[in-house]
Amino acid sequence: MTVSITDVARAAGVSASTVSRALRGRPGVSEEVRAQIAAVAAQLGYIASRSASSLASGRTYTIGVVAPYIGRWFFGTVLDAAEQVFSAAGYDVLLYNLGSPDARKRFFTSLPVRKRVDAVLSLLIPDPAETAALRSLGVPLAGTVGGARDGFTVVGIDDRAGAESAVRHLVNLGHRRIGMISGASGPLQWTTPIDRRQAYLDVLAEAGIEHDPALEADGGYTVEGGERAMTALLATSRPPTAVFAQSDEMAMGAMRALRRHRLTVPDDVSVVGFDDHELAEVVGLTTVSQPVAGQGAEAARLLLRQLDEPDAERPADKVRMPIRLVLRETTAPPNPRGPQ
Amino acid sequence: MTVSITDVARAAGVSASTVSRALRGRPGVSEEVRAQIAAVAAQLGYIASRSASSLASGRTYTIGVVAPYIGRWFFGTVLDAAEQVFSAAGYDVLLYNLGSPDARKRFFTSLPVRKRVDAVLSLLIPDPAETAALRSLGVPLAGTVGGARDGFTVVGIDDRAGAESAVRHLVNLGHRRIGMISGASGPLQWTTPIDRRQAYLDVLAEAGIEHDPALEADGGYTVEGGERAMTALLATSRPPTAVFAQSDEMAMGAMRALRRHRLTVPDDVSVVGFDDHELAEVVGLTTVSQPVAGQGAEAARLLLRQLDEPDAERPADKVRMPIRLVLRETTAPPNPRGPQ
DNA sequence: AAACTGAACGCAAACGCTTGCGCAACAACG
DNA sequence: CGTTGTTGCGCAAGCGTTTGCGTTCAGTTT
Repeated sequence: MTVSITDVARAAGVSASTVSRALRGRPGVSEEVRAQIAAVAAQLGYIASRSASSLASGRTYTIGVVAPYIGRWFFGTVLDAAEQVFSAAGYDVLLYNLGSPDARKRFFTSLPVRKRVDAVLSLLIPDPAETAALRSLGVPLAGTVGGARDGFTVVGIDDRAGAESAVRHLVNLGHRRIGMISGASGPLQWTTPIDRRQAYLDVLAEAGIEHDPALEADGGYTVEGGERAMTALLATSRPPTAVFAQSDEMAMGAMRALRRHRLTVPDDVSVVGFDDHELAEVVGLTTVSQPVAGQGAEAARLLLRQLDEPDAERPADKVRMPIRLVLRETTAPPNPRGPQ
Repeated sequence: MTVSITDVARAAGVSASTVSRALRGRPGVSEEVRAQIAAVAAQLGYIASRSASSLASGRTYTIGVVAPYIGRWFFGTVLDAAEQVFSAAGYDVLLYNLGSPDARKRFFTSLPVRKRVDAVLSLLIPDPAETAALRSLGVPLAGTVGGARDGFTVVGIDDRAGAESAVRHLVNLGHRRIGMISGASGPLQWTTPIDRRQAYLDVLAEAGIEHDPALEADGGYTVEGGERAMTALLATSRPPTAVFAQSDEMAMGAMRALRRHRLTVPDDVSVVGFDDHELAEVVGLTTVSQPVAGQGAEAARLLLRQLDEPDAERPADKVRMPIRLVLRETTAPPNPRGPQ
């Protein structure tokens, strides 16, 4: 049916071993024979069977990527960038979309990547048991987003610094009542919400502003959650004049809530987000920009490097990408008349 | 190192063949032996090698998914849904992100999925040569989005009907100067822009409105393109009082352009989009909603069905998902004073 | 009681490649 | 002109499964 390596060997008048070596650029084949084999292979349309070659060699030329919600902008963008790097290097990517808890459980118990991948890139934070499962694969591991894990090369950003710049911006504009829309950390050691919150507290303290727990609300990192959180903040006795949302999605939800309350941004309330979502510019959202695609690409590159030089020293187990506060139209000095 | 099928066989006191049959639920194994083997396998942590089993059986239990920009909301969402269906059915997915032309060329020339997948789902429209390449794989094929292709099971929506409902809505509101922001079809037989445009023309004609070519602008299906297109429309001698954007991204770009021109939506200009992007609700965009995730899931299901019953008659080569006009806040009757 | 069933299981041959090793052939050396 | 290297290539043994076929054995049939 399909042409196999022995077909090529026969047609080229050599042995299968020579074809194998020739096509993969291994030494032990003269240049002329190599060229001849390449020509024959091309003419026959020969493509090596991956299963056979990985069975024989142990190498799969495949990377496993596990990610939570790939439909969401952040993860989709990271995945997109990582995939480009992998495929440019000749690797295929096996995608595991672990958004739902049972998909996640299914993955970690049956571990379908075993013996199928040369490395895995994780876009989610595995818990200790999951980490152990991944490590048991015996392949290089890398991840994006915060949360240091043993055996992982992780690339992320300085969440503290980013959040500090956002909150400090609000302080510098003269705001004193600054709310925060955060996301619970949940059961996992996903440190981002914690770090961003700490930065918020630090900046308030450094500005001599007393922290008011009533100004914090949980937005669960979704648009709807952000809307609910903002609504809750507006219902307090003294609503904030500015809010720092830990993600752009939540910021957009907050803006929606404000609009529903007939409040204008930034005249009544300033809003600053985090991420620099592709649509942040569209809605004029001031936010702290992080290189999302950049993180995916960088993590992918680091993984490939580990594959190329397995015993090379790993200089940085944790690389931090730059962040930058992007000023747009949703922040302004507090309105002297106060909200509404 | 890792435990193989012979290890399990030895531990269970049976042959490897029996282990293989037992674990895969094949007949020819008594229930007690099967249970015993299952227990031993679980206890040893045995997981069959995919490469070996697919080499031997020809089955890979893997689906290839080729998609253009997986970072974009639409494709990310489709992919997300499809992946869930596949993985729930025990299939892995090999992802090929073919956004850039050379990634695309690379894919279709080296065809890395050959002998690696049991089926392929295409989220892009392959040109004739690419279609031939895919067909040469000899596996079931399915695709989303319009464009009928031989050998493909395709699921999509009725673009004409959707666009008609959007434009008709504007007409019913009383608009007579209705612009359209479209996207060029490009070299591929991507019929969506064509269909949506035809619907626009049809509705205008049916309403007795003369078509003005100056009211059409190309937005390339991106936010920036939509902004440029709207800017161009506003620069004409008689700007439209309403615009139909062929995608929500372009609609958002248009809204941004309008805001920059200090025009308000919908008082000065009405805007209606297409897709029901996850953020359409956030910006209050009136749009025609299509089941994006639904299309991905449905295409995946149809593919699995073909895999299960290879020679079943395929009742519908082309399935159409329902659409629905969602009224929000960006459309209103024309302002009697006219724009600006 | 002989012959015939299935059912349950083992044997061994694929599947298509990779790779350590061996063996020519030939060049370069003392 | 023997020796020692190189270089280029073929042999054959895997890699871990699946599966067609053969064997055994308990349980029907005549």
